[in-house]
Amino acid sequence: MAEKPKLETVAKAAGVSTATASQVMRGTGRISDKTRKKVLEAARKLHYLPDGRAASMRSGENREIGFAIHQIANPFNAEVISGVSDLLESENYLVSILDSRDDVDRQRRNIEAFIRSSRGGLLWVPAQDTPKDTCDLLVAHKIPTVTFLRRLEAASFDHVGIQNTEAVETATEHLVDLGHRHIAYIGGMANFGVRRERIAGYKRVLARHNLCAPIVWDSPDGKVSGLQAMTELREAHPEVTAVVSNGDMVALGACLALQRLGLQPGEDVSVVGFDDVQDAAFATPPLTTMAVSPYNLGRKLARVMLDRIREPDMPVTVSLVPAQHVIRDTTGAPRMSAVSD
Amino acid sequence: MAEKPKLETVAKAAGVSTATASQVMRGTGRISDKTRKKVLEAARKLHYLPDGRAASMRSGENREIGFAIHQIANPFNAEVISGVSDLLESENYLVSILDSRDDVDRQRRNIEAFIRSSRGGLLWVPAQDTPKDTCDLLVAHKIPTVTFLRRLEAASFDHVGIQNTEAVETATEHLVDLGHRHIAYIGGMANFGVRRERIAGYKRVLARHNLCAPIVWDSPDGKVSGLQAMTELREAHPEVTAVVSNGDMVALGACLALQRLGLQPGEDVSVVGFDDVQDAAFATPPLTTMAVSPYNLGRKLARVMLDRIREPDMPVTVSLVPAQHVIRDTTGAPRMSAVSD
DNA sequence: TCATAATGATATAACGTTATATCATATGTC
DNA sequence: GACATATGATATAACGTTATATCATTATGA
Repeated sequence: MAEKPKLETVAKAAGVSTATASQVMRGTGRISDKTRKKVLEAARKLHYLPDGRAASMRSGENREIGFAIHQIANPFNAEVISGVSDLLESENYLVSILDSRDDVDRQRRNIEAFIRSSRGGLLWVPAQDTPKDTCDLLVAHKIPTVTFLRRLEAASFDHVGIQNTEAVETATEHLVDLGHRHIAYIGGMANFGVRRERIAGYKRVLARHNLCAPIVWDSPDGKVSGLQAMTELREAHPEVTAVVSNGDMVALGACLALQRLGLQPGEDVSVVGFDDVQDAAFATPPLTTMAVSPYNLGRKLARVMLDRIREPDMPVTVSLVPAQHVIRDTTGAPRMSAVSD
Repeated sequence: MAEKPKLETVAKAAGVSTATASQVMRGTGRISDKTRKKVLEAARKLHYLPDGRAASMRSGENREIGFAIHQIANPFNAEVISGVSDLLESENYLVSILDSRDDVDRQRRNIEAFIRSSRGGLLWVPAQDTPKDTCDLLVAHKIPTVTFLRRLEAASFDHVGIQNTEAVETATEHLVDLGHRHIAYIGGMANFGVRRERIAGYKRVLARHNLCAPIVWDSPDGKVSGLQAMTELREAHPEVTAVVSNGDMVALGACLALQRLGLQPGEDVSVVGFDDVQDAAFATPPLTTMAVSPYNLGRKLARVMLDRIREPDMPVTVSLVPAQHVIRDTTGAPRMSAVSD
């Protein structure tokens, strides 16, 4: 087995200088067809691939983008990643994913290692309670950074997100239109970013219609947590006839809980989700939800990163895309007995 | 905003040479406490992080591991990634994930870019129909490589996988014990690797008991596909009373299909899955399945990589871990009317 | 024909680290 | 006090590329 080939190996095999070989590999400079062929042939034979570390160090370019995310086992995020990769790969970037699992220490380690490796840019869903010094690190090292979904106040990075407040307003308003008067909000933990925005939309509608005091029920993400949360909520607030959920998985869990209690989602209690994950349409009954296209969101995110790389001094941009109301079977008018307030 | 700090910047600020600064940063050599403190203080103030490209190029070390995987939006794989990361991070490695989406071209691009960036090693679930030259590339560049789940015949890499044949034998044998005589296999596409091994186990049991000819029903992964596959299978082979599934998601979809047809999983038709994803235990009815602990599998995988890095000339290892039979409610004795063959 | 320009190839110096060898100075021994 | 040894710091040459400047040729124009 031969030694790992370097440019010099290729150059020698082709009988040219490394400078020439380099130019051929990158398609720059003035090179005759004859030598070009010789070099390419030698490179092919030797399985030569340039060493990105050396190239990047010398040229100052780096076509690798990192995507630091809080959760990868999540169909929504996976679709986002597909959108990001498709666009960036078409521009010859490599996307690699860093999984922080919403842990600020792991995130810190990941980001430090990321900076050390001097990649081209960072797409970032910040972990909950991300401290300011993690941001400072990125700023100090001038890493092109675009935050996604969760906006940070500590630093001014480009941002791509969802119109959360408006979306939940739409969802809640729809429940009010159907005649619901006791509407609760379930799912999510703590008053962090995305959830705060969504709850703001929920509260705004309640206030606008002079409805009951807001009922907000915490719960981690996931179907099982949703099941538990709904069961508890039902116990504590039997008067509630409609539930706005922080995410589809929790909403699906909530539907499951209702069914176990002998209630029919969409008839006895209405449930509306957020995201429109694949399961939402295939659940029984199919889930009403606020849909955003994660794939397109991913492409948008990638586009912003490319713009930032091309124009480092461009003013910071914030793009918030709207969600669409998808009405399926888990929302309906409340039963008569419950309408009276 | 200061320029991006390099070792020289730190050294100057601390009033020492770059050689000294370098030694302090890495904790090597003989350095007095006084200068050590000076240097560390300067580094802290400047937000200094060493440039991994330069360090790695000079030292020949690289503490970044890539994990090229075919599917990230998959709770099983996500758990594997957690196991891998936890172990490798405890040894100061950074894990980054490359998503091939089971596309050999994307995989090829990813791996080429990976090699160019000269990272430390590659954990790899090869895409279906991975061509030999992709393997050759890794071999030619001497990248420490460990394949996972899907074993390649084209090259001899270290491998960590599951005892697929044995596991499906156990599952099928259990159905036979319950009295089933017409057992089908559903899920998975094409006769590739993992699935071939599993089907081998299924067929072996049928042959051992002189049962009906094997019925193998293709279907992509996912709940929706499973629903469709089961519906079709039921149409084509109404005599089937038990189904061995290539994965839990397909199995869950199959249960859904049965329920839509007015049949009770575990009573009218038995279903057994594979993986034991989180949903399996919480489905109605809870799914019988073959469980492997993805987290531990991930740790095992990481362990093999560390061994390979430490001992590059170690003979190739293949580790196959057993799956555990988790009997829940989707398997049971067939109804009397169906027992007669 | 001579000057000028275009063409094709190359020598060389960076990029930011780390490994090695080297060099002062301080400490210890007899 | 002379010599050996330990301690602390440094100069320097790599690592594998690419950007820049340079240098022969060959082609072009008047």
